[in-house]
Amino acid sequence: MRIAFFGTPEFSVPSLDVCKAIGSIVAVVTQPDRPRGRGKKVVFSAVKERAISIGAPVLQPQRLRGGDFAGLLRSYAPDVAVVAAYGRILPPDVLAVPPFGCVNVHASILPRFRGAAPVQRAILAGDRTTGTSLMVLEEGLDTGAVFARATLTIGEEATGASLTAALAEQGAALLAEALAGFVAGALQPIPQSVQGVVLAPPVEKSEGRMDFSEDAQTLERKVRAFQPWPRTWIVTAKGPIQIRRAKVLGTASAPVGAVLAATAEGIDIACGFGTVLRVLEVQLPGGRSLAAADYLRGHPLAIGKRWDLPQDHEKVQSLSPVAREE
RNA sequence: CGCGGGGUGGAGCAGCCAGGUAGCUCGUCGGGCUCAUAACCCGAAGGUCGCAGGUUCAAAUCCUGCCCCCGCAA
Repeated sequence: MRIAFFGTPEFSVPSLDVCKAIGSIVAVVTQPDRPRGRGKKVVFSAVKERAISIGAPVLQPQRLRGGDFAGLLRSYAPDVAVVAAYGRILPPDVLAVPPFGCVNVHASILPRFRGAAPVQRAILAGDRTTGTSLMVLEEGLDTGAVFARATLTIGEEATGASLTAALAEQGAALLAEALAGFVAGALQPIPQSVQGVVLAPPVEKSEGRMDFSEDAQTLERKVRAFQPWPRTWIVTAKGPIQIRRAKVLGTASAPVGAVLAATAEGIDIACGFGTVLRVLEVQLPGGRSLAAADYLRGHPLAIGKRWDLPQDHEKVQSLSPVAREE
């Protein structure tokens, strides 16, 4: 089986490995090298790194439309394409190249959470389970027929990072057991249900700004879902503070944002609807992550007072951690 | 050469801009008070101020180079 692989980040790598194991990789398509990270150095994508180490040809088209990428891909004569978090929508002429079609590894149980951020959206929604779906790509956004799926329990402590990693492994395992069957025609793709369709739009940075008027449970989910990006933070009079870990506590009646207690156990904050959030770990600009107890030593908090600044839409909304001057 | 923050006893911070005895909160150890305590009082130990040079009578502080950590941005 001649496989063309499309993928870019860490999530894609396990699937690439499986493709390598069960077939012959004729080409690996990944996003172009771009300056990234501190110092703005050009860094290869995780998939490119792995492709090089396994000796697979790497293609990094600037764009799939307009030029003749489909023609280039055809010259590699793939039987099937496997797409896992490539980062771009494949145009029809590219989808048409592999005789057996393009298979997508998607990190949710479709049709729930179609789109770019299925993992984060699943955590935010408070779902107890999620999973992986293998589907046949078509023009619509994650609308293709599904021929294999597996479910995964979302643990209480699951973060965007940990769940993404787990689903990457699961997706790869699913490929290992189902790809050959699909190509052989033994696994018939089943159209997605028209009910239960939920979209998972990309996460926006602004979603990470915490608003204590929301209920504690919603906030706690955000803290987990938005690791490692865009993270969750509040803005205080002294600057932004990232909230790295928190848990839902009982209830209390106090003004939103008020500090109810600040002990070695954590910092308890009154949230919306009478809920209480206990902040366990924070991170200051320039610093590493600190347990609440450590943070409090150098930054005493006044009990009863509001911790964060009231939301000031114009200015504060766009404020990111650290980007503050004053 | 993308932008910026940070590295000070075990922990978190202040001191640096306007060089001149190492500060604060907590922890640790000893003692005291108390029915008792994470409370309170008294005392003590513990620091090459990231590393290496330079300027100076004198450097945590000014200058140069390097190492490490962090956020933004992409």
